[in-house]
Amino acid sequence: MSAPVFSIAEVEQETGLSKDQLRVWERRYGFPIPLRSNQGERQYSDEDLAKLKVIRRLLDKGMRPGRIMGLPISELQALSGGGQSADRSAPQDLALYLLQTHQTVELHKELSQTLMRDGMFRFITETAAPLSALVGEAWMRGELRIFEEHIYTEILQGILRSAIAQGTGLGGAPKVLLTTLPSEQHGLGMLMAEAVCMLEGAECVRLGVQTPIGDVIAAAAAKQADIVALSFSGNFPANQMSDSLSLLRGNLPSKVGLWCGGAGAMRVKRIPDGVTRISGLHQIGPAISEWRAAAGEPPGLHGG
Amino acid sequence: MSAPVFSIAEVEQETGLSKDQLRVWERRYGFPIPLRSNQGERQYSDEDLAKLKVIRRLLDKGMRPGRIMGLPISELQALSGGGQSADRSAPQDLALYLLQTHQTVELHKELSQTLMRDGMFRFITETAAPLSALVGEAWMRGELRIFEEHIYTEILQGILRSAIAQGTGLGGAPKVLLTTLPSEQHGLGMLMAEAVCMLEGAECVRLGVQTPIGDVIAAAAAKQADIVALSFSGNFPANQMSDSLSLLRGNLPSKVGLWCGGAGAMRVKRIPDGVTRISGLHQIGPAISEWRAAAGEPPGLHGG
DNA sequence: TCAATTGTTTGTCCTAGACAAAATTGAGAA
DNA sequence: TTCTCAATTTTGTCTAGGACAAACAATTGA
Repeated sequence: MSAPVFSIAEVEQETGLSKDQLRVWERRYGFPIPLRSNQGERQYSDEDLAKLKVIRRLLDKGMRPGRIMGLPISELQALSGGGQSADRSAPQDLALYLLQTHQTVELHKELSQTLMRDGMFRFITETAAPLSALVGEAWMRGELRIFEEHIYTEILQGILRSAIAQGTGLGGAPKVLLTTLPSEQHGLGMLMAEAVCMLEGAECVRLGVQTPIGDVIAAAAAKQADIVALSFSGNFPANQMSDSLSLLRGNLPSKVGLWCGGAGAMRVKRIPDGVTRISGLHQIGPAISEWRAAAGEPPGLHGG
Repeated sequence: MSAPVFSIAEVEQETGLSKDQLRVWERRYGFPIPLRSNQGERQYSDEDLAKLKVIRRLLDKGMRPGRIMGLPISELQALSGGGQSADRSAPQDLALYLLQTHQTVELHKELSQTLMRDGMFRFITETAAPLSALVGEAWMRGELRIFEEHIYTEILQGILRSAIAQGTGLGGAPKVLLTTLPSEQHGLGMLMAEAVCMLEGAECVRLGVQTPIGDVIAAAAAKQADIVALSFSGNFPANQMSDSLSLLRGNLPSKVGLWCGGAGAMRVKRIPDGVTRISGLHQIGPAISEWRAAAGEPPGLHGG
């Protein structure tokens, strides 16, 4: 019975850390120092892999390699679980509990019923959005595995999509084009934004996730969009954001609005001129009303 | 006005060829030899990228680098386009036309009506799957922009998901867990497979795309899955596939089946022992029947 | 004709150095 | 004190060849 070993390629795959990163960490920080095969190839252990996964989480949270690399795994885990947020309400706790105990059918039912009871807008702002944040935090703390987050995403996506599908084709001006940029693969925020836009009577075109900037521009022209709306999750690289937004703003016709929202959009200090920052789902309605006023459109029936 | 240049990381991302591969090709075959930046970094041109994409396709078809690397792009394209598939039927041409002219509402209507008329199984095997292949090819040939492919994906995804949602919770054995591995972000194949599994009376758990191998294993245990089914699209790195499947097979209980399907799964010559290759959507039904026979389960009502 | 052996091709790993972008620190001004 | 700007450190990704094993092609022998 031999302990399992992992090649550098496997570790890259499992942790998302690049081979270069793993090699240079070994040189600089003295961790991880794997055994070597007869051919001199690195053989990482189970423990290496476990520790690297925690480290990866901490890096995503903003810690820096040099600070945490020397700590024992117990301390890393303590750091990882440190910042418990205390403002959790009961229904969200129930949802998280259902997810953790893999009662997915019940979770689906629970969420669907909440949608029925509260209506779409309340469901999204009071249940879906906070719960998604909670799920993200729980994953960060290591209380939730990635596959559990995936299951959650699938369930909520299903509910949102079928709700959205019922209202498709009914909207009028403005025409909003929704997508995320290439390094952003989380589409839940975009779906929630679309649902809210739809409720406000706007027409939506969803491009899916990870659309290259050139294609966003082309799509805006082809679809004659009035507004391009981008969704940024919390771990979108902050520096890339300003650059991408500037580039996009420079290449879009000036009469086309450019909106950005999501946790990632809130983190950066300043956003480029000509870009509107939507600081939350509640901001979407006013922003659309404002656009309509500026465009001389009559306010939608939903406007307040 | 300067011509666009691509870094080695961008070329890796765009073509799926590894950085090592690009560097060693330059050394061995003298192509591609990109310009260098002031810091000596490789700057690939538009033409390099285009040629590399064709080469990538030819490699996938079984050609070897040494043979084709020296040829001019015109000849490469001749080699590549030689086997133009001619079995396009009128409705698929119509769908592609609607997509290219951005008549998305009409496309949605057309697809929905086809689903109604033909039923789910025929819709998937005769419309959705061939059309998706067609869209992929058209994108490869540059006839379709990425955002148009994204729109297509969103529309079909919406139709499939709402169809699937109606049958959720009705299935029995076997329990099938569907997902894709981290370098695979195309989820349409997985959705089509899920729909067919559902029609066969199986219970499905969808994990979404890009699940790390460790999490696939954990999910299979947590969900007590009978079968883990992975979907691989045409541009999944071929070498990575065997490794990943072996790793997965080694860490899953032997009583849990491991299936793989999709264009990517057909490309590799040999798949590891203990892994079942599903050579098409039509194979799913027989495979499930076979599983039921082996497990001593009664055949489903749909079986036959 | 088929199986076994030999040679060639090809992808990935290795080391170790360099550099720029990002994050941090420190100094000086409002 | 708080803010801004410059200097410094940290960190990721690039570079160059060399090495080797697995996959493939060609050759030999039965």
